[in-house]
Amino acid sequence: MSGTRADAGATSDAARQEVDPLALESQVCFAITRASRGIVAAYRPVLEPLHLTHPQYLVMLALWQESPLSLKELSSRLALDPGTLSPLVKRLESTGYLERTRASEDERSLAIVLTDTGRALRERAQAVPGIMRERLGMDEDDVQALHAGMMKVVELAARSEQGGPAEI
Amino acid sequence: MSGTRADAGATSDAARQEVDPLALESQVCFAITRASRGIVAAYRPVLEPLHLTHPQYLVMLALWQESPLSLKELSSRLALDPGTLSPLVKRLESTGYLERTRASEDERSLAIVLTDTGRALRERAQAVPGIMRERLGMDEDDVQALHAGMMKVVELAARSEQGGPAEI
DNA sequence: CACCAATGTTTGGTGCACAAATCCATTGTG
DNA sequence: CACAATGGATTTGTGCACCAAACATTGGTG
Repeated sequence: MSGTRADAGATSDAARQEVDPLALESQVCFAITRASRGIVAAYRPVLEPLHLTHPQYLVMLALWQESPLSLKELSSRLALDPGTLSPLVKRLESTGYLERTRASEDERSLAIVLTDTGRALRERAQAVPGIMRERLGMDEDDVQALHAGMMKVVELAARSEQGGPAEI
Repeated sequence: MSGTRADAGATSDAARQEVDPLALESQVCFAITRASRGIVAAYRPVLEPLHLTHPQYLVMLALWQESPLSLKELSSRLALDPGTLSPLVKRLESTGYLERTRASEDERSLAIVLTDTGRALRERAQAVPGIMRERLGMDEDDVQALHAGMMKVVELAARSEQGGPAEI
């Protein structure tokens, strides 16, 4: 790492004149989607013994923090479409980690609650973050820095939501 | 039981003792998938006038760099499964940006070539990187730094591919 | 009380993404 | 030449992910 931007001064004119702005390798969007797919792929063998996919793991994390959750609340915490979560939660129900009941005070909304099995799974899941840090070869500080950077990107992307269809 | 690994060395002891390692908000994997989805979402309104989805845009970038490409080559450059690309490329053919012919010297492999329309699209696409930088409010250095960080994550994730199913 | 708007969930449609199985042209090897 | 083995592409199956439309329950309001 260690920024080599020593002689950053004035864009080092000649240096970057040949760069194609449409070059695939230089696209941040490509790098970030690859990184995301790579991380999810790295989780796969670790989550597999728990019978969880990565998005399912995130749902379980949310439920371990607070258990009766509505679909809407879950959707907002995970920043995922309700239409995405609905079948996903059903799959988690069919593997036995949660139950989908209706909230007594408002029959419109779901009350998604952990089963005993789902609650018990948390013990085994405790090991996941450590295993992943080790597998990826990151220390606590790397994790912190990466997390901060990603949250900044999330922020930027969210802020840019306003812009309607661009005219090109 | 002995889990809590005490106040290990330089972990700023008291400061982070209450942190739940399974807290959703602290998961890097969550941050990175959110960031990725956010970025792709930010591209959507910009690519829509070009009738391209984000993965399709990446395919076009690859083809603008080198035009007759086989599916295998494309798959390796984009780090995407051939099974993912096959239908995607067909969709790009049906929108008229490319043609899928067979390589004359080896009838097994595809020769994916740009059509005139596909080649012409590059002109309009020139504007995309600038528009996106502006929409996201990033300057050239931000982009460089983010790109470098993501490539490092790609690297780490790729390196960790070895590890078989973890036993938890 | 009946109707209407708001809220939460579900459904349908399109498009990734990966893994495994299949198909087919090519390239050995006997 | 015949016949395996290989290698590239496609298909199939499962599971996200988003959008828009349909649906149902609530909660007003005339």
